[in-house]
Amino acid sequence: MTTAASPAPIELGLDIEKMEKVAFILKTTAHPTRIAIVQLLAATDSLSVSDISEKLNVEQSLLSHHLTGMKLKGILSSSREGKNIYYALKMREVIDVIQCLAACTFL
Amino acid sequence: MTTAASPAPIELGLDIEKMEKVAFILKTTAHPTRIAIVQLLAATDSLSVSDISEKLNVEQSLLSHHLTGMKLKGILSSSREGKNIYYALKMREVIDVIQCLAACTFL
DNA sequence: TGTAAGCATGAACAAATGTTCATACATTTG
DNA sequence: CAAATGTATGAACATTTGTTCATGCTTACA
Repeated sequence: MTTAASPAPIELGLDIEKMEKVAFILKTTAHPTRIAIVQLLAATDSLSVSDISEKLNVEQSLLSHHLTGMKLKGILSSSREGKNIYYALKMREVIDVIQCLAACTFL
Repeated sequence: MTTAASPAPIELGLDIEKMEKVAFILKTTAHPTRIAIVQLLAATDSLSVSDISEKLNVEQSLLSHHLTGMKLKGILSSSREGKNIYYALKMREVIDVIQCLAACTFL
């Protein structure tokens, strides 16, 4: 069973470096609040911090930490507009990832 | 912009509970070694701990911790066969999730 | 210019994760 | 049954995340 002694190099879809990057993205997204943020921005295009704070019922400072983190990691983008700062989903691929799992029957 | 005062409840694809479950799966997968494990088992169907240990070059104990954790969380399954214990990918959806991100151009 | 609204930031702490090491358990074989 | 192989487990520790709180920065507006 399991082809005893395979001499050929293992055939993986991803090399080490890519795995680390994928892990990085997954980690950055793996949190209920952050998933909610992605979902929200996937549907709304762009929202201010206070918008998100209200809709998600998350305190300003904590939310800000999440948002700046996600921005730093390339998942979100932001732009100021008067007093407000609007966040948008930059890495839209994460939507698919979430949808992917959301479609699972066992959830 | 951003539809000032929407009175209707926010339309999200996932409810709180599902988000937590998705986050749970993502978290469980978000680690280079574990992603490698998934990739490996996605291609090979079933491997013993020592097989995986060699192929991934991860020390036995550490690998075991990862494996039992992933099993506990429903991602892998295992079955003994003599001295060996073979692990297999149970929640195959995670493959799609990883492929999904792996396809990203920016990785 | 001063005051308020909207966000960011940094320190401090709590909790979850990752890792190592030693050791225990199960199975096979002599 | 004793020894060897393959794997699990638990304690201890290091590191990373998550959270809170106080405070600072920026823009608008009186």
